This record gives sequence, structure tokens and C-alpha cells, in this order.
Amino acid sequence: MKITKYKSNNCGELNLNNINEEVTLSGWVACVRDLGGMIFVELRDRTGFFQLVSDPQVNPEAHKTFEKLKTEFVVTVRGKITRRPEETYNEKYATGQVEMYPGLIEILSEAKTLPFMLDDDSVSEDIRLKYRYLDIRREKTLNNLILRHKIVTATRNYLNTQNFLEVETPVLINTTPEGARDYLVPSRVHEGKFYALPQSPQIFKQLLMVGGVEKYYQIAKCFRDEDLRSDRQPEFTQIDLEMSFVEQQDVIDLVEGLLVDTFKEAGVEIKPPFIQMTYQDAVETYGSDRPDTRFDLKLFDVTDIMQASTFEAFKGVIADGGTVRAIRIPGVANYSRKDMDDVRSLAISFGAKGLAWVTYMETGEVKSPVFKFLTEEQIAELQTRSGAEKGDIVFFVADKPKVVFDVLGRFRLYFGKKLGLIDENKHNLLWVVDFPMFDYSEEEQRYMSVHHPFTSPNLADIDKMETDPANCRSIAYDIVYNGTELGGGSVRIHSSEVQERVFKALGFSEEEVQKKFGFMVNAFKYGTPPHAGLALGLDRLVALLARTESIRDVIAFPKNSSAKCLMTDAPAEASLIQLRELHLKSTVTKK
RNA sequence: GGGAGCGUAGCUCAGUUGGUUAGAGCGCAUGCCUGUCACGCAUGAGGUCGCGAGUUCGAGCCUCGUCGUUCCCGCCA
Repeated sequence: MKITKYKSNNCGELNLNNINEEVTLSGWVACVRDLGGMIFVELRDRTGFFQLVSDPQVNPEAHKTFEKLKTEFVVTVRGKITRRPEETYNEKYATGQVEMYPGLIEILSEAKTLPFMLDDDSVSEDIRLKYRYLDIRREKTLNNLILRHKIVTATRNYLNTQNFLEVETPVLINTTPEGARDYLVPSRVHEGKFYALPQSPQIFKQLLMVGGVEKYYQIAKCFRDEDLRSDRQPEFTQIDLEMSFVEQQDVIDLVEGLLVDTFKEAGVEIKPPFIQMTYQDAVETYGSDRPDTRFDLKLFDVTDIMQASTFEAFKGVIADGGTVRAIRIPGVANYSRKDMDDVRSLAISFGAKGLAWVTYMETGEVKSPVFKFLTEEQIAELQTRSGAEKGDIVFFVADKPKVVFDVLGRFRLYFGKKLGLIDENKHNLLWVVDFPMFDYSEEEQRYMSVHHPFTSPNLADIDKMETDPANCRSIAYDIVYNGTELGGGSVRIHSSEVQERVFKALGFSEEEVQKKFGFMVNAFKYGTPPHAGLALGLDRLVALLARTESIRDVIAFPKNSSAKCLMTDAPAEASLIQLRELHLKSTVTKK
């Protein structure tokens, strides 16, 4: 390291190899142990802890300063590294065999008593966020930032080696017609007009492909004005990349290599190629487009059995285009009536209209409210198909396919967690491919893009865009890690004709297309390479590798769950002068 | 927008059926203590029980409202 006036070495890097070296250290006083005579001080910097000792008989001058020290004072010390008496070695610290009797000590900055103790892991998050600069002094928070840095560095190294160019795209752009709510920025120069902050650099990175960049990446800030969750912040970071002259598999190969390198930074070894599962398989088997395959509990189809039964409720659902699926939950046959009521409420809260079940009691008895509608053969077939054993319950949901898969998928996760079936040491990565192109929105009464409007349809399904949009597949893919969507991407449309057909299928008029995407459609008329790309959620990736629940833990200065910064109090009111300059008038009435 | 949980000392929490002066640990202050490393010992300071209203002879505790915070649903191409 470069030697400065304040530092010749880092605290955490000293050991027996440095004995007798004269060093200068600076840092924070983590702890003072005043024994009356001797005083022990733990000095902390980014790298770790180092013990200072003061003895009034060794150095009375320095000792006077030591007596003034309090927690979190910033000090600089100079002295010789010495070996601790062997019986006082501290195995807990890397520097536990050495210490220093400083010849010189200077207090660089005093500190008030902190509002919370740095070694207390149970301090509530709002206090840590209010004093985030103190929270960052905590080893855990700092380590998360260090891990994030390592992952970003590994990403840059990997992509640079693969000949990618890192290109910045603008932050002040136009609003995005599809997708999330935009953050708007009023224009001072253009009265009544607004920029928006990007939800992603999507259009720009595609235009970089038109521009011949061929391989682009960016550690890109993205903004979405939607309600927050522990894994969602209003501003977040994507590892965004795009490549020309490639197909889906080329992107997958590249990203698998990237993930190997980034996971390595967290000490996790993963081995591509990862499983590729179709969207349809994922949804039918796991009830989710981001299946957690760390545990089994697969859904299965019983539509045919119920169709052949005399259970009119289920038969009606099936006649209306519905389906009946089931899941076997092991070891819950002893559930009380109340437990079962809770499970039923859970199903209803997940969107089911009702819940049916078969209980395989420990005694061997098999009970179900639906047995009266079934023949012996059908009951036997149910057991064969479910593989149910004594102690299990098989749950059924009948509804529109979307509802059934969603409910049973959530059931699967709920019981997976509750019954402790999830092996936390697994690192299951998989690709979900063949996403549908469109999804019908009841609210908007039209088809919407499942991915985004620039996603290429599967060439085999291209004419379904007009004839059967619901069954038109796209060339879109998601990377899923332990049941979390880490990122996704697609092969993009590179033909302006196909792009116009997609816009039409989405219900955009020609005027709308010209107005919103005219520049893009035009750009594509000047020679566009086939291209594809993907974006990874950096915050989620780091949070998962740091084994923390919330992405706030891996962001230096995050917003709380109501999108507020507890440290700076942003967002805040703007002055009337500012508003006037921006041609804005608040509609909020003051209380 | 909806649902649930939480809010008592600087921090983390306890507080019985509504009943006298609201407690603990840590931190902080002062004193003692020469090999500590969660140093130890002693003494002490520290409270708008989030805020407002209501019920009651009496509210930290019950009711309503409100604010803050967390999680979930909706939302997040």
C-alpha cells in the first residue's frame, strides 16, 4: 500500500511477520479496556482490528492521551509491532498475536456517543438507515459492500475479456409507454415537458447494436416508481448486456461464464451448463416461472380423473376450460380441523375459490370429502399418481390454469419453507426458456408483452401473433437461482416489419408507434444486426450471495419501504421558486 | 390502494386482570482496578410508555383515530 502521513499499514493485515516493524496506523477506537494502569484499545480500520497497549510506566506521555480515548474517536499511532505474551494470544482475530505500545498517539477527531452499538446485530433497521454512515462501520454492512465491489469487478473483468465495451446511456430519457410507472423529471427549458428516468437502458442498448458496438455492457442504474419490497428499491442496478450476431444459446453460454466468475467471489462454485426448462414445464411442474428446485413436491394433473368423476363442481370448472391439479404434502395428515381451516384460508388468500384434499392417515385410513364422487379405481389412480404415503395430504385446486398453477405454486413454497424441505446449501441455477410472447390484460382489455415489446417471437409461432397471440412463444429466457429471478433477456426483433407487427398485436395504432417508437423503427431500417441480450439484477445477486434477505443490506444508502431516505429525508418539498422555474404547481393541499 | 405485525430509557427488550414511585441487560457518567480482549467491581444519571381523543375513580395495558416502521397482496413490460 502507499504510505501516507497517517498510514504505513492496515490494522487487519499485521501479524507475527511484522514484528519489530515501525508502523503508523490510523483508524477508529473500537473499544477501550482501561484496567486502571494498563489501557488496551482496539483500533479498527476497513481491514480489521489491531490491539494497542499503553502502560503509564512505559510511556507516561502517550498514556495521558490514552486516558482520554473513547469509543469511535479517530486516532493515529506510531510504534513498533511487538509480540503479545504467548498466554494472551487472541485466536479470534487475525492480528491476535501482535500488538503495539505506541510511542506517539494523536487524536484526530473526537466522537459523541453513538446512537447504537456497532456490535449489536439486533438494532432495528430504521435506526441503522438513519445513521447509515455509522451502520457502514459495522463489519457485516461493510463486508456486503466489499462483496458487491468484488462482484462488479469480476463482472467487468469477465466482460472486458470477452471484448465487451462498457458504454453509458442517458439517465434523462423519454417515458416508457409499457411497463412500470416512470419517475418524471420536469424540464425547465421546455415548458410543460418531462424527461423520465430509465426503467432500463433497453432501447439505447439496442440502438448501440444498430450503431455497430456489437458487444455492450453497463452497470446501469434503473428506476421504477412502484411500491417497494425487501427485494425491490425505486432505484436499483442491473448488469446490462447486449450482443450482436448471436442467438439465445450464445447469450446463455456467456452469462453462465459470468455467473461462474461472480459466484466465485462469494466462494461458491457452480458448474454450467445449467438446466433449461420451458416456461410451460416450469409452470405445470412447479407452479412458477422461477421454480425453486431445491426441494421436490411437484404438481400433477388430475383433470382426467375429475372429468370422469361425478363431482359436478370440478366438472363445471373443466368444462369452462379449467384444469384440476394437485400437490402431495408429506407428513401433515395429523393436521387438526383448525389447521385445515388455516390451509384453506391460505389457498383462498392465494386466489383459489376452494380447496379439496385427500388425507392419508398414519393409521392407513384414507379420507376425503371428494371420495363420494369417485370410483375405487379413480381413488387408486389418485394414490398412484401422487405417490402418497401414510401421513400425507394431497391438495387439489380446480380453476383457470393460471389460478391453479399460481395457488399450488405458492402452496409448494409455503410448505417447502414450513416443513424445512429447502436445503439452504444448494445453489440451483436454471434457465426458463420459451416464455409466452403475450399475456392478456383484463384491465387494459388487450394483450401485453410478457417480456417487452422488442422481444422476438419464436419464428415457428410468428403467424400466431395475429391468429393466436395467447399461444405465441417468444425467444425470451430467465436465469433463476434458488427460486429467485436473477435476470432475464431475449433475442430482439431486428426487422422493422416484425417490430411493427408486434406493436400492432399489442394494440398500438400507427400514430402511437410513430410517436413513441418512431426513432427506433426508423433506426432499424438502416441495417440492423440480429441481436440479443440480458440484464441481471445486481442487488439481488449480491444479496443472495451475501445470504441476506433484503437488497437494502447490499446498497450503501437505500430507501426504506416507503421509498424514503431516512438519512437525508428525501424526498422533500421543493420551494415555490423551484416549482415556478419548472412550470409546476402542486395540487397538494397543506394540512 | 388493501391486509398483518411492531412502537416503553441512547440501543435491545420485559411490564401479570386496568391499580402505589414504570423495570432489566447493554451503552453512558463518576470512582476503584497493571495483560485485558463481552475486562471486572461499585455508584449514578437517563422515560412526553409514538401522538391525539375516548372509556374509567384510575390507562403503558381497553376503544377509536393518526403518525412512523417492517412484512405480505395488488403493482413491478
